[in-house]
Amino acid sequence: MTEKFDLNAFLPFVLHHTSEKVSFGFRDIYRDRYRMTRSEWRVLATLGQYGAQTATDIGTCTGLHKTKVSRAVASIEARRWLKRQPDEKDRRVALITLTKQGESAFKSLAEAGMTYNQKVRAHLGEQDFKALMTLLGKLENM
Amino acid sequence: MTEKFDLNAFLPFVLHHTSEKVSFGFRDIYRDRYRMTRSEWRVLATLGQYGAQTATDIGTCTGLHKTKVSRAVASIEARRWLKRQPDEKDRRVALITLTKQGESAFKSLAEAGMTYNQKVRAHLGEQDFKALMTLLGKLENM
DNA sequence: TTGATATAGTTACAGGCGTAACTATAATTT
DNA sequence: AAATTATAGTTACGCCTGTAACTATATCAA
Repeated sequence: MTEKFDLNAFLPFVLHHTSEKVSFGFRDIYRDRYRMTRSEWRVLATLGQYGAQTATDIGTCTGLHKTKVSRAVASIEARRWLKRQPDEKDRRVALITLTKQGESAFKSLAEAGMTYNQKVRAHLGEQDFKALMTLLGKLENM
Repeated sequence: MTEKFDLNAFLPFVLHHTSEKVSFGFRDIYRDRYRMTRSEWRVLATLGQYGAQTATDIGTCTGLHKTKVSRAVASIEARRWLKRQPDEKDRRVALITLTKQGESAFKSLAEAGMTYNQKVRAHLGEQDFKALMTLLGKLENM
């Protein structure tokens, strides 16, 4: 028997669709508030959350390709939200740290992010939210 | 009490991350096989699934912005996978139909798509797959 | 030690994308 | 009927992105 193809039962489509919808709700915030791109927001977020990191570390935490990280870091550096400390031992590497301004932007967006996340959480209900996270995790290590 | 921001509990991030992973698994197929973009694949898919449609209809089914639809349609037309029949009644509109070649490409990709979807489904298990679809649906109408 | 290989990060180029402006046609209002 | 407004679809422009090539430094092997 040959099943018929159905876009609305096709996970890559449905998942991407929902993901965009959820992402855009928050993107509006960091875009309107600071004119940031998604990569920039992610870099800011990891630096804020984990503290000083190398570019490679940031890539690992965010899942961003190193060119995206490179450009995002350069762009955030241009607003003076971060500084690079060259590593004495390995001069290919630099440790990246948020400045006061960077910290403050992070705090502002992290606050908004938690509020947004909470909104979604409330919409789904605690149980379903947890279930969703678990299912996504299961997909992650496929 | 002030909760700390955690990227890995932040749904927009997690969802997008998983979505990319799942999408890319299939993208490799239509990209390597036909050098298609995601928009093009979506347009092909709706045309294959629903038959003749206007550009606006395609946008509705796929969630693609009209400029994306326009460009994707033009690009697919260039490979002679679709034809446009101008509407006699309303000359702003054209009905878009797949050619034989378009149909055959659709069949090939739909086949691969169903196989891929099945693989994901098997990984999650039938129950979890259904649960995930339901949860995504719930997010959709937020 | 020197030559080969690996790694950190940047840059160049081409292509896709979003926004807004545009063309053409249709529908509505006056 | 003429003027206004709405709709279908395309195009222009600048920005973001992916790929690959590149620079600089470090590591490994002979």
